[in-house]
Amino acid sequence: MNLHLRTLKPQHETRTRILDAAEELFMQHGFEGTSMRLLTSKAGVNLAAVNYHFGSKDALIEAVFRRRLDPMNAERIAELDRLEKSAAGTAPAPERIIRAFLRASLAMIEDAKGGGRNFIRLLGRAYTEPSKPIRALIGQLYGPAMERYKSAFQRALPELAHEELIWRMHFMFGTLAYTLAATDTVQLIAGCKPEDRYDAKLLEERLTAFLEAGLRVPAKAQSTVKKAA
Amino acid sequence: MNLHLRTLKPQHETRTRILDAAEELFMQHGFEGTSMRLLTSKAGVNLAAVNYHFGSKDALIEAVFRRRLDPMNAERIAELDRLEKSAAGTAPAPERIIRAFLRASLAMIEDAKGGGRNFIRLLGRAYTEPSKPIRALIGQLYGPAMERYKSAFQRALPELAHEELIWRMHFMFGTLAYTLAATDTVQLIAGCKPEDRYDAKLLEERLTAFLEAGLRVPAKAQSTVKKAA
DNA sequence: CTAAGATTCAAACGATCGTTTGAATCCTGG
DNA sequence: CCAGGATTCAAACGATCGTTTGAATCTTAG
Repeated sequence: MNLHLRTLKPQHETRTRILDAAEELFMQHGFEGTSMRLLTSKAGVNLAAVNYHFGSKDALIEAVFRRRLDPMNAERIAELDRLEKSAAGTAPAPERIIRAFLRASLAMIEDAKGGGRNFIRLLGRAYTEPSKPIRALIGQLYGPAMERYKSAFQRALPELAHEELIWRMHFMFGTLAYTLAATDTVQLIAGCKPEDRYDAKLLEERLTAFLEAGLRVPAKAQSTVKKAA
Repeated sequence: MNLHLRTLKPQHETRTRILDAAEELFMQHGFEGTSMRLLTSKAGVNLAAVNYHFGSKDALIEAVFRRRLDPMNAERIAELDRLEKSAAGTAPAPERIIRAFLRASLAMIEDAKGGGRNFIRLLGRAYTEPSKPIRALIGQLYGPAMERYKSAFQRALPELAHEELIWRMHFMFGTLAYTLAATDTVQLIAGCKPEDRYDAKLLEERLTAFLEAGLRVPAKAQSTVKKAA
C-alpha cells in the first residue's frame, strides 16, 4: 500500500503552485486583472489546470481566501480563549483583546518570504471589493471570530452602548485593513519613504496605542447620540 | 477656431452623462469590471463617445477622480485656512483639525441623490487599488492637502514624534477610507443591519471622538520607538 | 444659405478573456 | 506486469474586451 510514501508530495503540488501564484498576482493586479494564462504561466502549470483542480476562476479565488483565512481566524479565536482562560472570570483589559486580535494579522506580515505578506495585503483589499460574492465570503469567514471579539469587548467596555461599540469595532477593523493593505500609501502622507521593511512589533505597539485610545474614549454627548429614531 | 461661444448646455452634456454613469458603475463593478458597452449604454451615449471625449478608458477614470477630488481637497484646505485664521496664531485644537478634515468627505455622503455618495465609496476603494497609475493619481491629488494638515497636526501635537504622527495620520486616513467605502460591511461585525441611511452628523461625532483619542494618546515606550532617524 | 468643424453613429477590428475538449501521459493498485 | 483512473497537455471554442474607422448628422460662423 504505502510502499511509496512520496505519493503525497506531488498529489497536491499543482494546487499549491496555483494558489501561491494566485495569491501574488491577485495582489499585484487584482482579481479581474489577473488572467488565467498569466497565472498558470507563473505557476508553471498548464492553462487547464485551474479549471481541472478548482472548477473555475471564482472557485480559485475562494480557495485562496479559505486557505489562509480559516486557520487565521481559528488562531484569533484560540488567542482569545487563552486570554479569557488566564483572566479567570474577570474581563480582560481592552488592550489585551486588541493585541490578541492584531496578532494573527501581524504574524503574517513577518512571513516575508512566504506568501503571508501578500495575502494580508490582498485581504485588505477584499473588504472593499466590488464583487458581492467575495465580500460575502469574507464576511462569512470572519463571522465567528467577530462574534467572539464583540462580546469580549462588550464585557471589557460595559459602559459603551452596543451600537457605539459596533461602530468602533468597524473603525478598528478599517484601520487595520487599510494599514495592511495600503502599505506603500504611507509615503503619500509624508515624503517619507516606506524605509525599512515592516517592523511588526513596532507596528503592533503603534496600532494598539491608537486603537485602545479610540475604543476606550467616552462617547460624546451619549444622550443625544442614543436618541436617533 | 475653438474660441466660439457656443451654447453651454449641450456642449458638455455627453461628458457629464458619461462621468455620472462611470461614477456609479465603477463603484458597483470596479474599473475592470465595467465595460465601455455597459457604461455608454447606461449613459445613453454612443459606444465611441468615451474615446472621443476622453481618449481612453484610463483617461476617463482619471477624469472621474479629478472632477470631485479637486474641489474636495480645495475645500479641505480652505476649511483649514479658515480655522487657522480664526485661531490667530495659536494652534487649533486637534479636534477642530479633524473635523475640518472630515467635513468635505461627510458632506458628500449627504449628497444622497447626487453622485457624491457613490464617489466617496469609490474613493475609499481607490486607495487599495491594484493599479499603480490610479494610486499615483490619488496621491498626487491629495498631496497638497495632506502637507497642510500634517503641519497643522504637528503644531497641535508638538509632543508627538514626526514618524509617530505620520503613522497616526495613516491610521486616521484608513479609518475614514474604510468607514466610507465598506458601508455595508458594518453588519458583518454585528448582525446589525445598515438600518437607517447614513446620519452624517452622528457619524462625524463618532469618528471625531475615536480619531481624536487615538491621535492624542501618548506614544508608548517613546524611547524605544524613536530609535534612529 | 453654405461651408466647415464638432459630434454622433453603426460596424468592425484585433486582442484577450475563461472555459472546454479529447488525446497523451503519468501514477498506482492488483 | 498490466489495466484504469488521475493528471497534464496543446488546441480550440465562443464571448467580450477597448479601440478605431469612415460616413452621417448636427451646430454654428460668415
